[in-house]
Amino acid sequence: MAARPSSRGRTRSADRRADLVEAALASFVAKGVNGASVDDIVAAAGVAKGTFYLYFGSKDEIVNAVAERMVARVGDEVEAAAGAAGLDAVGRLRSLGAAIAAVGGAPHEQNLIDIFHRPENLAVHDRMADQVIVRLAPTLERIVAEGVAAGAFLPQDPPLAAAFVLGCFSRLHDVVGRPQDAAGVLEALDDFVLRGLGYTGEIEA
Amino acid sequence: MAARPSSRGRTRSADRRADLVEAALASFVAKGVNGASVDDIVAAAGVAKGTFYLYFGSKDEIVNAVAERMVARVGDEVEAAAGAAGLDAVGRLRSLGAAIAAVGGAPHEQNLIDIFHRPENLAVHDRMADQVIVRLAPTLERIVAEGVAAGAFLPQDPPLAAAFVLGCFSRLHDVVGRPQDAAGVLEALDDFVLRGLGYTGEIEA
Amino acid sequence: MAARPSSRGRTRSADRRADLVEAALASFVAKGVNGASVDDIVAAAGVAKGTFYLYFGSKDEIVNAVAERMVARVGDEVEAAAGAAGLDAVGRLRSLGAAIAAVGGAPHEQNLIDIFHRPENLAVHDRMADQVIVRLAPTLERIVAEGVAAGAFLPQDPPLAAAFVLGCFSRLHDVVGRPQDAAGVLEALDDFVLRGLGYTGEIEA
Amino acid sequence: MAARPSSRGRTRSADRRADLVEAALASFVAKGVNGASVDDIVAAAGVAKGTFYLYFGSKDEIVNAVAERMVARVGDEVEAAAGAAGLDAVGRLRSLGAAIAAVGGAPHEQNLIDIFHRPENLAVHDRMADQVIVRLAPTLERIVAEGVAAGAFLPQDPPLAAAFVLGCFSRLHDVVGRPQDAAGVLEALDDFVLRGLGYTGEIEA
DNA sequence: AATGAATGAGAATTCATTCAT
DNA sequence: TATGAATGAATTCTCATTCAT
Repeated sequence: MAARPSSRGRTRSADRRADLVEAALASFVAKGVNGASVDDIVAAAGVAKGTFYLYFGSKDEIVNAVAERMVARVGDEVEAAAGAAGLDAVGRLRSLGAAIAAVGGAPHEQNLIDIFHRPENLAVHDRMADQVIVRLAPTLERIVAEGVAAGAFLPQDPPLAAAFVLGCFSRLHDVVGRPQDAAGVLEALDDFVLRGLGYTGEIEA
Repeated sequence: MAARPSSRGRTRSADRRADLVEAALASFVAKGVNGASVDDIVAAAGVAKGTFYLYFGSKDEIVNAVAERMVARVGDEVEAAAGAAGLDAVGRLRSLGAAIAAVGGAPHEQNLIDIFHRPENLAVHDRMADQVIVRLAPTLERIVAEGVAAGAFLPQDPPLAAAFVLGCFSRLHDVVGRPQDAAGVLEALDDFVLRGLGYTGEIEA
Repeated sequence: MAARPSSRGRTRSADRRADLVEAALASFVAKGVNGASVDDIVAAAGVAKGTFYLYFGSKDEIVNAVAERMVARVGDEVEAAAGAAGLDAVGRLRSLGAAIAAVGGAPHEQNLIDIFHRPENLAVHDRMADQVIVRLAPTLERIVAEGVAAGAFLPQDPPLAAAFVLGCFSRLHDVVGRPQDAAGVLEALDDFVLRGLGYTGEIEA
Repeated sequence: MAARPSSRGRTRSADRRADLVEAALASFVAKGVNGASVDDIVAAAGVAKGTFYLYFGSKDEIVNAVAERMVARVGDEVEAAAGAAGLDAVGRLRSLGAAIAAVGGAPHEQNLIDIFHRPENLAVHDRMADQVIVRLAPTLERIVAEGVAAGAFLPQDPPLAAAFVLGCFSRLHDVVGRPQDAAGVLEALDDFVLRGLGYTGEIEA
């Protein structure tokens, strides 16, 4: 009964699925991934429990869907930053770092950070964090390779260098928030990373 | 009271507790932290369920105990490596990095790595990873400060530098296992980290 | 039983709830309130354990539901007796007393008495007894006030008088069952209560 | 270890038992009869769990012991009041009623009233209430018989009359506390009871 | 497609009781 | 006598999943 109205008079399948993912995200933020039951999710989505299993084979499946959606969003943002026209390798790297540092700053990303930092929810956190790394690794490798080719960085194994750089970046959210603030942290990281890659130019922007 | 074991009250309190932690670790490795029930743990420990609650107030409590034990063990090993006599800051850093890279290599540490990498178990993973970071941070800060004082590293904010270095090191376990092997990875990391710190000496050991 | 049974969703919600209350009553009679587990109740009701928690939030909730149902039933019966048309205050009082004395006499009330007198179950007993008192007090107060107004009883504080009368009545079930039987007991109680209220008419009916 | 000191250097068996009953009473008051575990009791008594089972075969046994002790105390007090020299039947009845009304007033009886009125604890409440009734019934029967013999009361069945009188008295604790206060309630009860017994003298004391 | 009542295995936790010392 | 660590059956409650409608 009561076909939920939508902009086109009928809710299409894809929308339903998206509604559920949205509801799941909200529930996870509110109660943690383990703490949120399928009941919570369907209540938040305003559909019946059976409907959930029409779109997802199990709770685990929607957990992955939520993680994927978040990873995709973050990945897109960061890659867009790193791909901005007119930047050389060093610029790309800085831009990418800044974008990672900014993750969670936008209001629509606050959820993501909430989830990232609730100890309860760390199961997803890591699934996501790893996926973000995997997603960004090729981009970083390309930047490193580009910088090496241009003579800006010392020769090195790009996949390894990318891993180390991402490792540095991944600490960002744990140190941002210290008194001296994000800008200083980012600058220090730039120094560290660029020097680490053997950057031979002037480091102070 | 002590000594003389018998079928009842045979083991001293501390041993019982340790037995349970051991059994919990084994159960977590086997089934994941959520997947392992208190029943599993007591079965593995060979005690009755009530006994469990004699030593731990809840399942959560033993999860923390397991994490703490692992953190303490890893922390001790790594700090011992970093504290070896006769080393300068660079040597300490290399030694510490090697120790982190070696974590999980010893047979008695295999469990730890198993737990670290089951996605199921990541809730504990992060509790532990964070604790290890927290535990090692002061050591690293000291090394960095020492290197700066000795003129080996460029001047920098030691806490931040420590965070970045640990970030790099924390990626180690995800790249070790690639064809070229641990030694090469470690060397590349050394280069990256030392350069990142502004090490001005010869980098190739 | 009701319309078109089937293996699932067969019974309407209200029936299910009532079934569970019924089953709980039977279980309480059989094993006492503490002694009867939720498992016993659902077994008696022929539903799954989860179903129980669909209708009641906790075991305590169904204990209250059982007590309420019994109180409501007894209260209705007794009040109906006291409200019979064409009775004056004295007649109402006698009728009410007789109805209280008769509680538990009907086969469907045997359970109630069983529960009332198992020492095990006394926690509920009192919850119920108190509720019955509370439920009947206004009726009794009205009867007393009516009798006072009609000059049949001496002037008095109706709530207090009602409490004393109910106190007398509440002893009924402990003395009924003695050799001389209910009729004699009831008559003696009538004498006592009516005299206590200052009844000035002929006491022997 | 640590033999608890006592006034005679050694705790005698009877004292130990009494200590446990005392501790049980305190625990019951604090947590209710079901809520208080044997662990609570032995902790309060300062003995080991095994010791408990040296003196009591089961938890139920100590529950009864507590009830008995309380009943004995209350019974003694009330009977002493009713047995005061130089009183006639009416005086004895009034004295007994006053004594019942006073139960719980003395500080050392507060516990008793606490227990009486926690719904949790009603299992014992009723065991005790019944025992008090049983204990006091013969005394009351004697008073009634004495009054009948002296011509103060109408002829009646003393056991029944005793039951009704006790029923009235048993309501006392539920109405005391109303604005008009204990004295008024007690007087109204006197009126009611004495009239109920057919007392022909002047009622206002 | 959608519903939601029903399921039932399984979880964590409690606690009266025992018994080797 | 006294101890208290150990026991383990029993209890309440949860929740992912199913399926008749």
